[in-house]
Parts: sequence; C-alpha cells; structure tokens
Amino acid sequence: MRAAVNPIRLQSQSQCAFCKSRHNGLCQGVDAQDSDGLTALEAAHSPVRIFDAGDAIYSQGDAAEYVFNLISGWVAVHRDLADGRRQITHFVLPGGMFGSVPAGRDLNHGATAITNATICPIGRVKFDELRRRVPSLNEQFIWMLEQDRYRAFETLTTIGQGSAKERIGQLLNDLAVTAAGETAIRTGVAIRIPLTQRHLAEATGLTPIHVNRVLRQLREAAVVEFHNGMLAVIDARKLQAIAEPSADSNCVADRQWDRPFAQL
Amino acid sequence: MRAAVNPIRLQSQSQCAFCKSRHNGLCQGVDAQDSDGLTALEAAHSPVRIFDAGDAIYSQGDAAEYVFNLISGWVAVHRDLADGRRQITHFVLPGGMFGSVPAGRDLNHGATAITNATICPIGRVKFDELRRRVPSLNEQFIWMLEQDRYRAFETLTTIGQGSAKERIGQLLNDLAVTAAGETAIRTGVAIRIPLTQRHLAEATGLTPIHVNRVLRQLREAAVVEFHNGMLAVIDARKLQAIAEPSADSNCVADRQWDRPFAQL
DNA sequence: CGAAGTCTTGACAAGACTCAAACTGGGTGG
DNA sequence: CCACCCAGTTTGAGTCTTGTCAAGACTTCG
Repeated sequence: MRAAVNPIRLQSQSQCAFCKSRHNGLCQGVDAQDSDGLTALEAAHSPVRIFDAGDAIYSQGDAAEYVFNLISGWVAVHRDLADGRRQITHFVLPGGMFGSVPAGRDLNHGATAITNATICPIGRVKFDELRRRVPSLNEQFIWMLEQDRYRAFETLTTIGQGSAKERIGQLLNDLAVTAAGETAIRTGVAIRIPLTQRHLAEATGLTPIHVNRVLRQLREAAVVEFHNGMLAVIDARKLQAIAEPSADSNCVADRQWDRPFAQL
Repeated sequence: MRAAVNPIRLQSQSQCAFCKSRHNGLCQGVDAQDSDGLTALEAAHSPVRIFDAGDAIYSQGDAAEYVFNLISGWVAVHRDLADGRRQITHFVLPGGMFGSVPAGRDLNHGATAITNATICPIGRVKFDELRRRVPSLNEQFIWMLEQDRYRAFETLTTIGQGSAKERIGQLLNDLAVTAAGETAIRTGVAIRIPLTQRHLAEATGLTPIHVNRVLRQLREAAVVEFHNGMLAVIDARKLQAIAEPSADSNCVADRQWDRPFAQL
C-alpha cells in the first residue's frame, strides 16, 4: 500500500496562498469575519505540494488520509480496472476539491496531475475537526459534495445514453465553460484544454481512435476544432445543441413506468 | 413547473416511524442521547407521504424544496432527455436519502416510486437548520453524500468501460447485496428485485432487448436467473467475477499518462 | 374477452472497436 | 545540425457488439 501522498516537492512557504486570498475553493468557505476560523484553517492544512504533470497524487486503494484542494493546474480523477481499462470520472480545475470518501473506506479511485499542479492537502481528521468548528467551511464542503453529485448525474446520463458525438460534445462544452469560467461558450473563442485525445477517450468511455474520428466530424461540421490542447469554438450554437439534448426542465415529465411490482 | 411533492396520500400519524426507532436512514444520525436533537428532528419533518408504484415523487426541473428519506419501498432516481431517453442514475432502498442538490439549483433529475413507497420529506430549509444544530445529523448527511459519490464513481466506471454483460452483472450484484443487506452474495439464494428488464436497461444504458439477450446468456451460463422480479443466484462466484473486474486495490497503479501539456 | 405492457426471439443495420500502418511534432543524443 | 525515438494523431479495412425493426407469446387487469 503506497502512501496516500507523493510529496514531490514542497513549496518554500508552508501556507496555501488560496487560503489567504480566499479566491477560490474550500477555503473560500471560511467567513472573512471569522478570524478565529481563518487562523485555525491556516494551522490545519499541510504544506502546499507541487506535482509534475503525470504524477500520481494518490492511487486507487490508498487510505483516505487527506482532502485535497487544487490551487493550480488540472487533475484527473479516475478509476482503474485490473485489466487496464480506465475511466476518468471527472476533471478537477483550480478551486476544486477531491479525495474525500465516506468515513472508514479506502479510496476507490486515483487522482493524477494532468498538468503541473499545486495542491493544498488537509489531513482528513484535522479537516473534519475544523469543519465542525467552522460552520461556513462545513457548508462549503457540503455544497461541493452536492455539486459533485449533481455533475455525476449529468455525466452518467451522457455516458449511458449519449452517442459518441454527444459524449464528446458534452465533455468539451463542459470543460470549456468551466475553464473559461463563464456560463455559456461564445463562438470564435479559443480555450486551453490541456488534454490528449486519450484523456477524452478515457473520460467518455470511447477508444482514442474513435474519439479522433468524432473530432474530425466535429471539425468538418464546423462545430469545434481541438488541436494540441486548444479548443477552438467555431459555432457555439451547434456545440450547445450537441451537448444538451436534455431540456433540463420537466418537458418529459409525463413518461411513466408501469407498476408490475407494486408490493415489495 | 409542478410542485416538488405529489402528496398522494398522507399517513394518519404525522410522525416518521423511522425517526422514532432510528433503525435506518438520515434520522439514524441523531444521537440517542441528544433528546433535544430528537425532538427538533421530530418537529422538523413533514407528515410521512405514501406513493403508489409508478408515481413521480418529484420531476426534473422542480425546485428543490425537500430532502427525502425513504422508509419503505424502492425508488428510482433518473435523468430524462428531451427525446425520451432516460438514465436511471441509481436506485434508492429503504434508509436511503435523495432529493438534495447544491443550494440554489433546481433538481436536475426526477425520482419515481418503483414499488409502493413510504417517504419522509423534510423541508430543505428546515433540514439545513436542523443539521447545523445537531452535529451528528450533519455528519450522517455528509456520510451519505460521500457514499453517493463513492457509488457514482463505480457506476460511472461500469457504464463507461463495461460490456453489456458486465454492466448487468454489476448492477444485479449490487442490488442483490444491498437488498439482502449483506456484504457478499451467496450461491443458491433468491432475492427480490422489483424491477423490469426496462428498468435494468435504463440503469445500464442498454436497450431492453439487449438486456433480455444478456439475461438469457447469464441464465444459460448458469450465473443467475432473473424472472418476474426475483433474482436467483445460481453461482455467486461467477457473478462476482463478472461484476468486479476491478481489483479495487492499486494493482494497476503503474499506468501513467505522458505529459504533453505540463504547463497550463 | 380484449387491452396493455412485458418478455422473447429473429433478421438486419449501424455504431463503435480492433488491428495495422503511416504521419506529425517535440525531445534527445551523437 | 541531423538522426532517431517516442507519443500522439490520423486514416483505412474489417469485425463485433449493440441497436433497430418486427412480430409473436405471456401475464395482468379491467
């Protein structure tokens, strides 16, 4: 069993810049007025760690000793099967949190730095104590967990029901929106998405080869172009149409099942 | 926009039996010693609601006004697309909680009673207040959210990477384990799983026809038989093998990506 | 009894995967 | 400066899993 954290390099200063400026992430959950809470937060987290692109932050099966707050860079959270198949469940962008699992369980997934990444780990036990002491942090944590679940439902729907084109369109659209920090994507913009086609494949449950073919289709249909980690949005409307076959309202609420098994 | 709760029938007593006996679910999170907390919990939740099999508990797009605690019966949580496709993200069994989303968002999924179901709703606002007052309840809530995420990762991996046989095997195995309340399933037992092949299809992202084919394969291979809402486990070992191609340890931790995009 | 829905099966089509090979571009080392 | 290597990307041909269409048998319910 490998240690849960690979401390590749420690940053010279031991404080998490984000907790001080509170621009993003978990630490944002602490009220600015709560100087006591802020001090406690500072005291709680471990020195910031820097990972190189490709480094494992933790591996599937490790004990869950830390909660991680991503300060800069991109991280992939993924689950591996014994025969080599890998599913990327989601990508974490700066401000995101990862690494928490239900108390008493080991990690059922791994996390890998996609780019160089700066990460602020907080010991799980310390974090739980802190969370109980600082209500605003507790709320932020819950919000993030709910957010993850919310997203997971959407991803699950796309992977389960979508065609290859829909899966890739959805993923690219989501990533672009998140990376750009906007609510919708505009025609003509180019956005850095530091992934290979293989990453896209492992996140969508397709083969890299098929991802390539679909990307070509999208290019030939003048929807998006994805080359060398850059996504160029040729036609935002088309992308939107591909990415969101769900009207997200209760437009189809009338669908019902029958009830052969009323009594359990 | 439909109301978030279809109050089909109200049970005569307005108290949730589960909160009193605390055998299961969210209410289990309240310390038995914390009589203040117990009283507050009792006061907080709405009258128990009874749904008939097939009833919508809430619909996609509704406002998230309640958190639901399932007392008896089975519930499907699902996400619908405009063209009629539907993905069941997971099934909720007695003791499970559902209906919470990040603050400020509408529900991105619906919930439907599969069997007749008894459900204890608690207003979201009330619940949040209560949670802040009763730390043990707060912890139970967080544990449940983390549990959901934990499961979602596994489901996502199965749907994304698994063959039809693996998806169905995994689902049946999970349901059997959960329904039987055991950690592993034994050869020879029969377990009630009140689902149609269509439910299985919508949960695995396959067509009902193909589900049928795979079920026949599993029957002919003497793994399981699934008829009329009953799952007969013919060979637990075979089922296990199909359901868990992941060794869940870091057996494959060496797989690495290259790093074409170190700098973000 | 008919109606509706589920389950089952067959024949066929299509989307996605496999295998194989060539091209690209960025590093590395001579 | 060039040759080489490596990983990523691109493309083609063929295969196979899964989806689509169609139709019949069975169950439940009114």
